[in-house]
Amino acid sequence: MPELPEVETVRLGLKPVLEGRQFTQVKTRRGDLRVPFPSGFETRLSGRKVNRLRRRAKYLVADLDSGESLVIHLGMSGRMTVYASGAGRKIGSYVHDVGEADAGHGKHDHVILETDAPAMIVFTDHRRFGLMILVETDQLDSHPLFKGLGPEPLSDEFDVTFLKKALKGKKTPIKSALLDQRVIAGLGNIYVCEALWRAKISPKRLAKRVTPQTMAPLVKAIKAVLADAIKAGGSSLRDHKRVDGELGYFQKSFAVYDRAGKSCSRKDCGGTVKRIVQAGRSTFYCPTCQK
DNA sequence: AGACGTACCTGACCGC
DNA sequence: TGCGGTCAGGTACGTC
Repeated sequence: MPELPEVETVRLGLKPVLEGRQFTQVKTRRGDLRVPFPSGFETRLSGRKVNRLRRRAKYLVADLDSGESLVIHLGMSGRMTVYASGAGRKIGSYVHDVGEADAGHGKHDHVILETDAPAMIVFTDHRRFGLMILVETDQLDSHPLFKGLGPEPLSDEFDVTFLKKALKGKKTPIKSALLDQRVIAGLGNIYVCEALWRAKISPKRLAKRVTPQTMAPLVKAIKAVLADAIKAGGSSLRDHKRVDGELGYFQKSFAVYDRAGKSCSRKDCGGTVKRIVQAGRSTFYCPTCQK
């Protein structure tokens, strides 16, 4: 599922039940995800208050009042669902496909986080490529997961000057370069394809051969596609849902992703979207207008 | 150093 | 109905 816009959608959904709230109970239902849970995971979280919930790249980071941060990655199939819980259990309407009594008991519900919002947050991840770890907050930047990350694409730091420098001399195709989290953090397969289409750049073009004239359109396209997708609540293909169970709808706005054989979305182009494989991953693009 | 293939895991879908 | 093959939004690691 989750690239930057999906993770940001989850962050915005979790914020009201996490920020300024306390974990009342934490339960893991297996010993590991992609990596083992840290020792004492449940007790180190229980009773702790969340000062802030932020996002870095595709990671959610909850800063705790203990000096540690809970770091969450959703992998390919991770999902967070918020259920009303606590006295009365009356909050709002349940839009989920599971009854209240069954919430958190699905085969792939791996972590249950209860807060005094009151709310129950269920982490579901059938492929288990996600992770949850605890890191000292003041050591986050030097942690191996974070150390090499490139800039946030929506920040001012990510601009034409930066991108020119980052792509200089790179012999890898621009598609692969933009997927590299060390170059720019948060893009994934969908939004790289969509941004390259918006900027009319072929995914096969070598990074160092992206022309100076197309740098500005590319930076603009990346920022715009991410902003548009966040506004739409992300893209729901298989696993991604908002924390209230509703679907994101940016997939309805895909210009090329998963559209092989269909006509190019660009007015007057007349081309046909093609699927190729690069570095083992599907790339969708229009050979007619992307050069 | 950097680029590539492969592994991790489960489920959905397609053709036979 | 079943079986094998392929594919999936990500990242880490070994190898050249």
